[in-house]
Amino acid sequence: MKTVLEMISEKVSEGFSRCGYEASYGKVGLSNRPDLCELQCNGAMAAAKAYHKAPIAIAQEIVKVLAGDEDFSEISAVPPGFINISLSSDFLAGYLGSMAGEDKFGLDTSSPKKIIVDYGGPNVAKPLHVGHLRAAIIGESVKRICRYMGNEVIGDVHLGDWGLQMGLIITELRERKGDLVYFDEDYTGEYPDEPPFTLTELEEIYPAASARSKTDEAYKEAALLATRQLQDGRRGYRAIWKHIMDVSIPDLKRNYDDLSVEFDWWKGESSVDALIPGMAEDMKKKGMAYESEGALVVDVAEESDTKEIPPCMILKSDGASLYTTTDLATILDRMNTFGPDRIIYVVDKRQDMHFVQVFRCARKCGIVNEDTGLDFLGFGTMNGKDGKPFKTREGGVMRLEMLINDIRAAMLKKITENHETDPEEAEETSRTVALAAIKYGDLSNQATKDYIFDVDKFTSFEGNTGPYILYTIVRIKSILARYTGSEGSIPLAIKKPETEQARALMLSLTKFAPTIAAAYEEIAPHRICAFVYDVCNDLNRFYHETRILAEEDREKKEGYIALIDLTKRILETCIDLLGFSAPERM
RNA sequence: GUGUCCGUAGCUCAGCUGGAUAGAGCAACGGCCUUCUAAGCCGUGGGUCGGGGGUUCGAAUCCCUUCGGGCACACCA
Repeated sequence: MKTVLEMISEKVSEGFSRCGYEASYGKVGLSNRPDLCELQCNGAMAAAKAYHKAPIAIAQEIVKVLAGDEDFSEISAVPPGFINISLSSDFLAGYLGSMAGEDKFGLDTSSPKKIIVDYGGPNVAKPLHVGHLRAAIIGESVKRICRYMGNEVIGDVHLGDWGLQMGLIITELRERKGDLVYFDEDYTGEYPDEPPFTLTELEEIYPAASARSKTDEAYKEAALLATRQLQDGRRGYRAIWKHIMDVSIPDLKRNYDDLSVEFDWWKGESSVDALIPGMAEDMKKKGMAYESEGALVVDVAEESDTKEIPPCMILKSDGASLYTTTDLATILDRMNTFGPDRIIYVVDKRQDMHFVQVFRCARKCGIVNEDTGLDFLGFGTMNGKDGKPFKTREGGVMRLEMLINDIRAAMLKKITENHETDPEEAEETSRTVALAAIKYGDLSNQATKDYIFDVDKFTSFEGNTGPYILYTIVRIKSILARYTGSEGSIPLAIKKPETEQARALMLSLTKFAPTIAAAYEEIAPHRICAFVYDVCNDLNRFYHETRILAEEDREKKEGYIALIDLTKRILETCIDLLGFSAPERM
C-alpha cells in the first residue's frame, strides 16, 4: 500500500508535468507549519531557477491545475513559492479504513532477506551489568523490526566464553583449590558432574582474578598460559570451562528472560574454536596472512584510509586465538550454517575499530560473500547523572538485576498509592511498566549517542516516557472494554474526522508505515519512539476533548471506537517492536 | 599526535533527503477531576542552534576553519 506522501506526491508531480515541468519537482513532504497546512511541496522554488520563472508563479500554475481534487480540502500557493496542501476528510477516512483492514496496516515489506543480529555479548562467569543493557535492548528491538519487515532473522547472543577471562578464572581457581583433579595432568578418569563452585563464588572469582592480574605479572602469565592450554584442549581445563558454562548460562537466560530478550542462538566464541586452525591455514594459503613479530596477521589498511589501520591479528605469538579470531571464525560459521544476506552487530561503539578490521579481513580473505552486508551499529555509553559511566552509589558496577529491581519497586509504590489493586496484579503490572520505562528510556535516544541514565527521571513517569505510552494504551483498553461489555463487538469502519483532535490523530496514524520503513532502513528504533509519542499525544488530546462512550449519535460513537481501536492496535504493534508490552490496567 | 563522534532552552533530548515563527519532556509559574484512569489535558516564561567564514533565493541541517568535550589507536574483550 502506498504511503500518503507517495500518493500525494504522485498527484502533484503529475501537476508539474501537466504544466510542462519536470515531474520530480512534485515531491511532497510533511508540513513544518501544521498551523498552515498538513503537507507541503517546495518544488516550485527549486524549479524557479531551472525554468527562469518566479517561484510563486509556478506554484500558482500547479495549484490551478490541481484545485478541486477531491483528495484535498485545500491547496494554495504561498510566497515565496510554497504549495500548501491539506487532505480532505474523505481521503483521510478512506486511507485509514484501508490501513485498518490491511495486514501490517499497509506496510510494504521488502523482499525477504536472511539477517543475523549479533547482540548481547555477555561474558560467562560475570553477572550482567548495565553495560549489557543497551546491547540487549537495542539489539532486541532491531531484531524485531527486521523480522516485522518480513525477513528471516536470527538473534545470536554471542557469548564471551573463550578469551583471557577463562584463563583468569582457571588460574584463580587453581590458587584457591589447586588440589582439584582438574589440575592434575596425569588424571585420566571422568571429572565430577558437580561444579567445584557456585554461581555466587564464580561471580566473585572473576573480578578478584582480573584485579590481581593487573598488578601481578607472574599471575597474568599463568592466566595467559591457561587460556592457551584451554584452547589447546587440556582436558581438565575444558572440564572446568564446561562447569562455568553450566553454572552461568541458566542465570544469563533468566536475566534476559526478565528483560523480554530472546535469542535464537546461544552460540559463543568457543563454538567456533574448531574452525580456527583451518581458517588460519586458508588465510596463509591465500597469501593474506603472514607472521609479524611472532603473531599471525592480515593487513587490512587501504589507500583511502585517513589514518593508520593496524593489521588484523589472527593468532597471538603464543598461538592462542583472540577476539578478532573468534569473530572471523563466527562469520565463517554463520556463512556455512545460515548463509545470511546481512549481519548486524549491535555492540558498544568503542569497538568500532575492531569491527573495521574484522569486516575488512573477512572480505579480503573471502570469508564472507561479496553481497553479504556487514553492519556495525555502535551504541554509546550509558552514563550516570554526573555524565560519567554509570556506577552504583558506592562506585561499583551496577548489576542489571539491582537496577531493574529499583525501578520495579518505584513502580509498585506508584501503582499501590494510585488505587487499590490485587497485590499479585500490582506486582505483575510493576514488572511490565518498569520494563517499558527502562526500554523506552533507552530506545528513545539515538543509539549511537551516549546517554544519561537518570533513575529519578525513570521513576517519575511523566512526559515522554514508557509509562506515559502504556498509560495511553491502558486508557484506550479501558474504554474498549466498557464498550464491548455493553455493545458487543468493536466497529471497524473508520468515519470522517468530526473534530480537529480526531483529524490530527488520524493524520498521525498515517505515518505508521513510513516510520517503520525508516526505522528499518536506518536501523533506528528511536524513530518508532518518536512516532509512538506523537500518536499518544494526539490520542490524549482527542480523549480529553471527546466524550466517547457518552456520545449519543451512534454513528459518531462507532467512528470514535473504530478510531481508538486502530490507534491501540498500531501502538501495541509499535511497542512490541520496541520490546515491551502494555498491561490491562495500571 | 592521528582518527572519529558530539556541541540545540537551567537539565535531558528531537529536528526527515537544506525551506516559512528551531520543537518536546523535566524543572518554574498559572489553570482543568460530581463526566470514559489527573501516570492526563490546557496555558506562561525560557534559545547568539559552541564561535567565525562559505555555498544557496533559503542553513541547526551541506563545505571549510576554530574552540570545547567523549571515544579509539596490533598480542585484553
